[in-house]
Amino acid sequence: MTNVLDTLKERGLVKQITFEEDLYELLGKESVSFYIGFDPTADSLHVGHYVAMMVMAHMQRAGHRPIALMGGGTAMVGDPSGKSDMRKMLTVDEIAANVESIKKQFAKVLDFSEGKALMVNNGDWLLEKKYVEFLREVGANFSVNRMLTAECYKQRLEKGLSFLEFNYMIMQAYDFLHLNKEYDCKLEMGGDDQWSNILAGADLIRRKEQKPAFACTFPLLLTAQGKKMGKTESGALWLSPERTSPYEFYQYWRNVDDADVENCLSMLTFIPMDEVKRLSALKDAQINEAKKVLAFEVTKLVHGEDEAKKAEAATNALFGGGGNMDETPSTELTAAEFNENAGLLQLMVKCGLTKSNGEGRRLVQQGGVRVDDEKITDANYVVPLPESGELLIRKGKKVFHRVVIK
RNA sequence: GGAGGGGUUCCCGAGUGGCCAAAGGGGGCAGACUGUAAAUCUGUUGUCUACGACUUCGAUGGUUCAAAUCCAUCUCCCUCCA
Repeated sequence: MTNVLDTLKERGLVKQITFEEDLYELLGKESVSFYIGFDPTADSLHVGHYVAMMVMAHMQRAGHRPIALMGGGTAMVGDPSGKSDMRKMLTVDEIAANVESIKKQFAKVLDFSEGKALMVNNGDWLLEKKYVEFLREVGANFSVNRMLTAECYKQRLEKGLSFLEFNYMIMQAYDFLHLNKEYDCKLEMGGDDQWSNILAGADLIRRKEQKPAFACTFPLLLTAQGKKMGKTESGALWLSPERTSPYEFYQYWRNVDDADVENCLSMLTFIPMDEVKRLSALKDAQINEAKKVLAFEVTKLVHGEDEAKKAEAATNALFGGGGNMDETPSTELTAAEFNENAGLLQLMVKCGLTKSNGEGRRLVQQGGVRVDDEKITDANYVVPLPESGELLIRKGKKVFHRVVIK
């Protein structure tokens, strides 16, 4: 049986490791409990977290036990890593609600049956902790001098770092220690931006418990341009269908840069590596085949096979011509509602295609709008009530929207 | 606590009495070219019942024919000193 570390490395899911040889050996001989922390700062996870979920899934398939840690306690503080500004503080209620909705998303990728994976919330042990007790127990083991040299604080030292945030690292380190005692958790994984926080925890265990503890990070999902992946005009690319529809999600991956195809296939899907290599080696227009596979596979993992098929069908109908349009994003209007908003500009706003009439006006004047495949250039165009009961508005080349009369 | 500097449109950043809906860049959107890619070029980027009108420059009041620009108070941020 292959060592999971080899699998992860092969797929580009390893960035830095401590005591690599020891860890390799450990993972090869026993089932290891490991954890990854997620801060519940929103009610849904996004693509950044998805990489972490894939890592956990690979580990679980190899027989190890993932612990998904919800940062109900640490979210109260806010991680300064990679942020140039201080985060907004969330209320206790907001955090609790976020934890609830995120839990469901994990179940899609991980198997929680029979204790094969655990989910814990660090609020359970951090929030009731006494300050002085904590300082004596944990704080004594940290050197401020060393903490300040950590990469994650460096840029913040120039812009300002509050004492609140400075404590984040210590709290996260304590989490690892706690899980080590409670669940024999020996490894903490995370995005590479978490490296210093993770090290702090592993060091703490080694120092206080005299036991081995490991850290392993995976690279952040970046585009070939070095930008964070998963940004859309409306913000992040979310995993919940309420925030990002499966169709939109599918389209995102269908449209990635050629240069990013290989990375995405290996990091975000379970497709065997030789197939990944074959697909990403395709040239010119052919690489679109690889993008179709990528989009389908990722959508399937996140939203399920049915939704992936629907998204694919909608795409074929729109871009391939003909076919079933049922899955195209749409808005239902009564005939009365339609007549009230029959002006093309109003109709587009009603469908969420544009934010204002002004935006729509520009779009129309620049030739970016088609109604039922007919280019409209008159901003005052009034759309006639369609006899067929529906019509298709197209904004630019890629955005399609159906209007259905109830 | 003391001294100084600052909050401008999605972001960065010009503007210090009328010519300012506000330079420039980034980002976004659209057009051309393409492969639903990238790069490039062009246009556009406050709102509206749109050749005109209305609302914006941290907040509230004031001076003025006229304020993003001047004054007062408040508020938030940054730097230096303690």
